[in-house]
Parts: sequence; C-alpha cells; structure tokens
Amino acid sequence: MTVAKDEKSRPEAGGGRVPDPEGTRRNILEIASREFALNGLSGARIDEIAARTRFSKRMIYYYFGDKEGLYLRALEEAYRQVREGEAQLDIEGLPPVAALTRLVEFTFEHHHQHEDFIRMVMIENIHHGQYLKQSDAIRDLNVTAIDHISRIYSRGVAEGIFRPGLDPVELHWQVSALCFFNVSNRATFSMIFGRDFGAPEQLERLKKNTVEMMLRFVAKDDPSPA
Amino acid sequence: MTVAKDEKSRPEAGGGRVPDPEGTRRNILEIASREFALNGLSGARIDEIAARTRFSKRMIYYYFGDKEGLYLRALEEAYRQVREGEAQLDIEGLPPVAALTRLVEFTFEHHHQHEDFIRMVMIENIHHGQYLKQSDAIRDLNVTAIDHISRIYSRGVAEGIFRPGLDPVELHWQVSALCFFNVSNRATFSMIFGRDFGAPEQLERLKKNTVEMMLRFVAKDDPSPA
DNA sequence: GATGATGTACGAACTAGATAGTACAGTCAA
DNA sequence: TTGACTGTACTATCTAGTTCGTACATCATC
Repeated sequence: MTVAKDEKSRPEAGGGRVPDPEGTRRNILEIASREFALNGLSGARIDEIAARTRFSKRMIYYYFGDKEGLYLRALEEAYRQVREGEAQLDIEGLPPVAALTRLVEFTFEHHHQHEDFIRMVMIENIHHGQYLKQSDAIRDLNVTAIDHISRIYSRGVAEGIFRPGLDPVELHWQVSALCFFNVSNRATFSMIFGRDFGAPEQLERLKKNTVEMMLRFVAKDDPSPA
Repeated sequence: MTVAKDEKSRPEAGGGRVPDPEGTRRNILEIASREFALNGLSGARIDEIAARTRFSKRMIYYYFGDKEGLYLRALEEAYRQVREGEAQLDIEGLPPVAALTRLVEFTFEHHHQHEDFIRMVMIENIHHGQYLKQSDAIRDLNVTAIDHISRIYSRGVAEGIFRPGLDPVELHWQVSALCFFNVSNRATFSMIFGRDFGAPEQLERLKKNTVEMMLRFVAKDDPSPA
C-alpha cells in the first residue's frame, strides 16, 4: 500500500478522468473515519459515508471489501496518525523532571486535540478490541510513549531523584488514564457536575494536576502522611 | 411508579395468566440493559432483546414507548444501581489518610465489579451525553462520592496533613479517571502492551498505585523534585 | 349472581423503510 | 484488447415500530 505510482502523479491529465486510486482511498477513509468516530461501527451508515465522499458507494466496496474492512482501516489510520504525532515529541537532553513534565503536558494536549482517535478507541473497547486484534498493523506501531517514559524514568532513578521499583508501562497507564478520561468522559462528567470540563482554564488546571500527580508519584521522598 | 397494587398482590390467581406489570418491566429492563451495555444503542436489537425476555416485542413498546425510551431507562437504571452501591461505603470515623485510601480502593473495586455501568457511560459519552441530558432522574441522584471526598479532604486540611487549595471535584475527577480507565480501556491496552491488565495481581498493583497517587497528591509536603 | 361493558396486559403477524451489499454496464489509458 | 477503475440501478434482508386481536379481571346494572 501507499506505493505511490512514481513518475506519473499527473495533476490533470487529458480531458477526461484522472485515475487516482490512492486519492480515492484517502478521501473515502477520511470521511469514513469521521463517521465511525462519530457514530460507531453499527451507527455509521455506508450510504451516508458514500454521500459525503466524492465517489459512489461502489467504490467503498471496491477498495475496502465491506463495512468492517472499512472500519478496520479507519481504526488503523487513527492509530497511525496519533503515533505519528507522538513521534514529534522531543525531550532529548531535558533533565528527568522537565522531561516528564513535558511528556505529560504533551500527552494531555495531544489527546485533547485528537478527539476522534479517543472516540475510536472507546468504540473499539466497546467491541472488546476484536478489530484491533485482527490488525497486525496496529500492534506493529510501537508506542513511542513507552520508550520515552521508560528512558525518562531510568534517568531519574539513575540520578537519584526518582524512586526505583516502578514499572514504566504502569506509569504510561496512569498518564494515559488521566489524559484519556479528560476527553472520553467529558460529556457525562460535565453534565453531572454542572461544570464545563472542556473550558480552557479548567483544562489548564486538570493538566497541571496531572503533571503534579505524576511528579509526586515518581518522587523519591515519600510524602504520603503515614 | 412502583405503587404496588396494595392488598391484591395475588401470587397466582385463577389458573391462567397472572398480570404482573412491574415484573414485566423489570424483566425487560434487565435484559435490555445487558444488550445495550454489550452492543450500544444502535448495535442492540429490539428483536433480540424481546427474544431474551419472557415477553413479546409488543411489550417493550407498550411499556417503554420506543427504543430510545428503553435505552434511557436502562441508562437511568445503571446509574441508580451504581449510586446505590456507592452508598454502602462507610468511612465515618476513619482518619483522613485511611478514609481516602478506603475511598479509592472502594471506587476501584466498585468500578471493576460494574463493567456494564462503565460500558453504558462510555456509550453515553459516544452519544455526547444527549440521553443523560434528558434525564432529570440521573441528575437528581446525587453523587455521594463527592460528599465523601469533600469531607475527607476538609478533615485532612484541618488536621494539617493535606495541603489546602485543592478542589474536591477535581480530586474526584482524578480518582474516577484512574478507576474508570482500568475497566473501559482494558481490552485495547492489554492487546497493545501484551499484558493482561485484568489479571488479579496486576489489578492489585494498579489499585495500589492509584491509592498512592492520590495520597501523594494531597500530601502537604511537596515531594516533587525541583 | 348473571350479564354486559370497560380497561389492562399481552401475543402473532405484519409493514414501511432503511441498509449492506451486488450485477452489470460501462470508461479510459496502455 | 485488456484490465483497472467507476457509476447506476438494483436486491435481499434486517429492523423499528404497528395493527389487530385475545384473555382475563373488575365493575356497573339488572
């Protein structure tokens, strides 16, 4: 896939049709991703997706086989995009505390900016991860966040400012939980507590709290009152 | 509702049918709750629900109007049950640290035991909380967890062991995030990291971490390395 | 206390419309 | 001419919701 027909990316050939399979696929996938993220697998409508693309329903089946095939690709695409974004984070050279702070802030903001991804993950979890299970592509996308947090943590321990014995995957789990929840459960939480958890100042507070929680958690000195 | 026809709760009249509206409603709601939690609003099938009840599809419409009406009642029921369970928590008399520990442990376990509730909340968030918005019943169920954490926190501050300036709703938010995520995202997280986050020992570790995070967060002495 | 009217609780069968998926006939470039 | 690509017009099936009707109980009336 994505083998891009080199040499002939002619922008507008002759007078008639310009075959552009990759473009067609991309257009369909883009629309489909939005629809699935919005309505779920069973809630999304193939006809609706087709209507929003520049192509006919026939093309969806031609390129993606069936509805589930399309969903799977949308899921993969969501993961791919977000992992790509994660790779942008640069914390090399930063001391452990600053690095962890930056990692958490970045994760918080990144999740916030990728609501559709969060929704896809929620939907996939509703399906007990049965589609993710089918996707080698997703499992092959290694989670860069783990490498990052792993390295930060090791450095912190080595420098004697983080306590030893913690599990990087669990640290990542904690950061994920706090950042994910902020997007995934905002609707119900805001309604029940009558407060807009999506308001900028509120988000800043939550982000600050999240950073602080992680820093305090890894800190060497145990601050918890006996 | 639930006005129970006093005096005449005849257990088994004549020889034929025993009309039992409340029983019928309960049976339908029970089955429907499971189906919605499992498949979502659009994924659940009225015919399937009807088939699993002891009644015909006609009864669903007779008692609940339409599919959305049934979903709304299932949502309300899920919240009601969980709030009822929360009320069991007794932390009166415990000192702040022990009380907070217990509250967090309780929340963690309670969420774990009510996966269907978690799933309903996820589903409702996928729908942007539009059904919860329609439900006065749910908003009227006050969240006891907030009262609890509020009181614990105040006592801790008064006793000089918790730092002041924190927001009880935000504390509740943090506890919720960590406990909710553990159930909601277990499928995808386990698959991606090739580790069973539902295994007993793993759960114990996560629970312990969660308690520790909260205790360190509210602790008076700032342990975060500058 | 028999008789008929009325209301509640329920079921079987049906319908209209939605929805995933397909058959077929093309078009266009190589 | 071949083969990749694309649109139009379909179909089979599924699905929410309805129509019509029944069984039983209660109540008013004779």
